[in-house]
Amino acid sequence: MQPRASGASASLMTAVVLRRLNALKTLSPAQLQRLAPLGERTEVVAPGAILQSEGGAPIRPSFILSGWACRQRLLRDGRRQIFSLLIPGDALGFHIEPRPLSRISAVALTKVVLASAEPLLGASISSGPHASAANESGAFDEHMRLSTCLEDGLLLDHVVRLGRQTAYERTAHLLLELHWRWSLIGPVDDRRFIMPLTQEVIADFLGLSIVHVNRTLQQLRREGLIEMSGSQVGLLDLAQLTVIADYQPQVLHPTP
Amino acid sequence: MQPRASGASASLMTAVVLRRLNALKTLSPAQLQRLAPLGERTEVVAPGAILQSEGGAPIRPSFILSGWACRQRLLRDGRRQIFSLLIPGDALGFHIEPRPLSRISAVALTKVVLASAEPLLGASISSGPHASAANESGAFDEHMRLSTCLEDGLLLDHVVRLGRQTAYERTAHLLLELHWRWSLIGPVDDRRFIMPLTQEVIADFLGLSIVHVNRTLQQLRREGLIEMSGSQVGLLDLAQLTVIADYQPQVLHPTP
DNA sequence: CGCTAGCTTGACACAGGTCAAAGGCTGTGG
DNA sequence: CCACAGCCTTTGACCTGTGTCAAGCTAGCG
Repeated sequence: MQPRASGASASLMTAVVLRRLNALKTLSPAQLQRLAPLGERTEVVAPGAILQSEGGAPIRPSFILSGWACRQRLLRDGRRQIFSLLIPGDALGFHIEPRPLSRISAVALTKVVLASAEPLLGASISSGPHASAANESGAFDEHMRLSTCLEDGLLLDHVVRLGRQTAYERTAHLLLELHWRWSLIGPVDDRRFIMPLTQEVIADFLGLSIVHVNRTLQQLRREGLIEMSGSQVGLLDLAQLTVIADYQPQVLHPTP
Repeated sequence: MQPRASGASASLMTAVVLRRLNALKTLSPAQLQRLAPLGERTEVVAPGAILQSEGGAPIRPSFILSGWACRQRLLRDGRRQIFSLLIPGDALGFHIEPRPLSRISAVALTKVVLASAEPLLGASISSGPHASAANESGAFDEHMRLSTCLEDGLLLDHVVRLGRQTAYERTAHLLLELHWRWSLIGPVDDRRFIMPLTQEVIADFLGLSIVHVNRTLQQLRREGLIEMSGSQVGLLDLAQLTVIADYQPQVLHPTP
């Protein structure tokens, strides 16, 4: 799946997290320094593994260094709805407050490498009389707040997709969203990126059947809008896809 | 719409807010006292009025004393998706942090009476050295946090509804949700409550067409599961509706 | 008392689901 | 190095849930 993901050095993989945090809000030198030990404590999780179950113990705060995961809920009869797709750079287990989305069950979709986020939490917790000083010197409250807002914003887009868009529009929208998110964690090479998702996962995310996802992707390919080979996707006509999906990238709210 | 809503005294209407807050977390005597002046500054809004537009100025913190509103987004071509329905007792305009859902456009669906929530904010804002004392004496941070969590939880249910449930299931689910929320703000008399929504609004909430909402409601009536007359709904078979909708009421997380 | 907004109905179209089977890949073990 | 197993993708045939269009109907309201 991830080409030589396991071979990549930890520092190379943590770069993803740095870029992601930096995209939300510029990292200060002090913060960069605090992030140095990030790749030291990592954990590898097998595909299909449950990172967190609904109502169960929350996962420890961590970042995805590589691999994909999702948040999901199952209906009694086995139908599954995926709420969000988690890609490298995304955070998991930050329960700043027990917001419902972060208590939903989370599952690894591929092999996932997690980095513990302990180094970031130190400062946030010690919010004593020197709280503001701690902030200056490297706390990440604001970054995690923005990250939460981003995820919530994506969830709102998801509601619109599911409620008011056709399969064709939904699929285009999803691809644009992933393309945009991918651009947060690194330059996207020629509008191509890796999407190691089975059509079943895409179906459970977009509220469609597997077969119909297959046909919709084919249609997009046939029309020259996208290109797929293996788990690599290429968006050949961003402009038209954007029109089809009525896509508007998330706005990252800076603090007023 | 609301039977003699305009005739009800302000104190009678604010009782709804008290019950709602109290349902989330028991109100202390000090807090009750702080809430006394709640009905003093009210504002009446006409149906269809825009309470807040997406990306526009946020509405001042307030509670709905009577009437219904919704949060929604429009697509370029006019399609509408409603994210949440707001009923009496619900809060609006509490941007504890700029969470995306509270920046979405909000619209009055009926005549709405709002009560300014200024009295509650006083304490929250003055979070100086005596912050904890202020908390004791009447701040409502915890209540508003729980309220936010509740709304987010409902949004997650909404995603499942839209993505993985049939029209029939969605409709049953919505009715159960409203029934449950109604029970937070007062005893529900014989499983009957007021739902002053046009079928168009229900359609835009559930991601269906008006015509299909109409037929689905008829089916539920024909099968003796619900009863409707005017804007009053009666749930005749809670147990079966719950099975049909795979409904599980929200869990209100107390603070650990 | 006519108008308008909302509800209801019927006929029909079509997006999307279901079922079933045939092809790829890829990894694994003989 | 081949063969098998398992998972994914792809295809075709067919079905059905839901949308669309269009026309009455009802009832509150000016």
